[in-house]
Amino acid sequence: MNSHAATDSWVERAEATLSAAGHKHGGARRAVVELLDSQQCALTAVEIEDALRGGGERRRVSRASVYRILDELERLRLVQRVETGQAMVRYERVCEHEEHHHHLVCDECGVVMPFSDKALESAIETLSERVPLKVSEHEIVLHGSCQDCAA
Amino acid sequence: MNSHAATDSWVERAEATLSAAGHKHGGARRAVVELLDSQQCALTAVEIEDALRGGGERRRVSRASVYRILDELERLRLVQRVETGQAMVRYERVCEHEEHHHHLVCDECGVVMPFSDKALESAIETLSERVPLKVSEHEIVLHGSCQDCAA
DNA sequence: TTTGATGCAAAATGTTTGCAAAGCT
DNA sequence: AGCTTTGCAAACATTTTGCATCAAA
Repeated sequence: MNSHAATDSWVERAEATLSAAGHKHGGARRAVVELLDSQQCALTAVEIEDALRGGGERRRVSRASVYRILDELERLRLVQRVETGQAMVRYERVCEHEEHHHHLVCDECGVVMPFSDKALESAIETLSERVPLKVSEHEIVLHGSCQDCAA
Repeated sequence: MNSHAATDSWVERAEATLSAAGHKHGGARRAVVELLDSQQCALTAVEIEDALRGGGERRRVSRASVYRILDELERLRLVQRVETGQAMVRYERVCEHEEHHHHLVCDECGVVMPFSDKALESAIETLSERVPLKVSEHEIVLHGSCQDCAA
């Protein structure tokens, strides 16, 4: 159901990290974690709520809980915020073994796509050292028109 | 009062662009434009409102007008939004002749600083061509701790 | 049984809009 | 005069919080 090897899946790391932080294993949080793990890119709180209401093996989770859970996951660095310049903040899982990626946003239809680029990452690494900030994270968003909208 | 030569100041370009777009020269908009021109980095709507309320040769501008003015300036590409991951969106003037810059955000005290980097810009230019988006803008934000907070 | 997790409703926050009065040209 | 601009207050949308209940350990 997801593309990760069982031995280092993000879900497992998330559950372990949550336990270590003194959390119980609640159903709502498990549902959110599993949903995030199945996604290729960032979701908003409302998208998460809607996806979970959808049914299947998923359970409904209240909006407030979605926000609380995302907040805690972010504090534990299991998810990261993605600011796309749209109304709502997006969240996606942080995978240690995967290639770090950034986002393309179509300002016309709102679609968000991931991309990654080695040269960009090294430029960031290099400049991070000469800047008056102890850099812990970086976020890059390219805006424009997607192929459908530009056509 | 600002660092630009009179002949190509951002204020003048802004006024001209606004006129060309069929706008009258209202006092509130002029005050916002002049304030933005005097800034080195991005401000929030509330910061703009507060700065203008401050007094001096400045006039008070209502919050709604600040948002409306910023919205129009953004549409005309005279200002750009800066998403810092803080609660409020920030806005700053777009200068054609100045070096394009990006932002450093201290997640502890919230201070926002500009930086620029040639290697980074060329990496962005290069990758913009191989990505499934007709890229019109890009935004880069580095998060971390500023020198005061890290100390 | 004790403590954290959750849902609901209300509140807080940032932004937008409707409308009437005022300002440009 | 005829249009845009502005301020005010109300509406809106997203996110957060208070509190009672429920569930995990």
